[in-house]
Amino acid sequence: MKWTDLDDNWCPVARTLSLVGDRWTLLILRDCFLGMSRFEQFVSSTGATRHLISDRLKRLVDAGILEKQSYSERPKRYEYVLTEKGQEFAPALVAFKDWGKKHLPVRRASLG
Amino acid sequence: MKWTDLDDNWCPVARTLSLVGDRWTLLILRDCFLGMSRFEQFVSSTGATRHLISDRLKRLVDAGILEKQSYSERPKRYEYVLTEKGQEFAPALVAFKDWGKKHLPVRRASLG
DNA sequence: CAACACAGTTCTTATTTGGAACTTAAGGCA
DNA sequence: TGCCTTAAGTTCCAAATAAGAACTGTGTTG
Repeated sequence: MKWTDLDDNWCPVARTLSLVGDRWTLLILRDCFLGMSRFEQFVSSTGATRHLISDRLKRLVDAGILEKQSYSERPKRYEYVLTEKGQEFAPALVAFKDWGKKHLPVRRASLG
Repeated sequence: MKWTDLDDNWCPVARTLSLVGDRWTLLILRDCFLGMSRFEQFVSSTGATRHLISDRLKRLVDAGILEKQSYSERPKRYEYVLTEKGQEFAPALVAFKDWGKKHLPVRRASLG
């Protein structure tokens, strides 16, 4: 079974996962909440490939979670901003943040 | 970059995602919160392949989110139950559920 | 004109996943 | 005894997805 097949699952958690249930998508959303909005920012912040970022941004725009807004006419450039639907995803990321802070402390071995 | 490389990221959201940031892992956790605990249950409930379930359960046990408990000696059989660390993941799933309920209503076209 | 920035796209290779079949270890029963 | 069933995995190959690097288009800067 493919994960996109979950989009009409009876369970709202499954439906949500069919949309954002992948590492990079959620990382992009985190970046949006941190105030980022541009392609290059997502690339360097997440460490995902440009290909992936491109694909995930499209998905998020299609889903109405992000909105593509023009911020320059020449050359044509766009940025991605959270819609209200996207804003309302905040509690999930906060839950992830809290859980991570509590249960996955950073190993500082390499920071000497 | 591989997603498991996120495990020592500065961001707690990223660290959390390196562990559970994938569709099937979160679906398994949902099932655990719904009271499921056995391999075959996860297989039929999520629709993921046995291979995937096997892999994800191992990860979750390694991470201390699930605990493998013997429920039969002959034949040897195990079930997977949430640890306290796992229990504390509930708010994240609740956030997913709430968001899904509000923003991704089921299309009932096929239920007529 | 050459170099740079941004936002992608394209290409090839590597990794992950899907799907089905197989394994191991009993238990039921005819 | 032999055959079917259940449970929990493992193994195999083909298909899908991702990684990494290079390339494209469009315009600005020196």
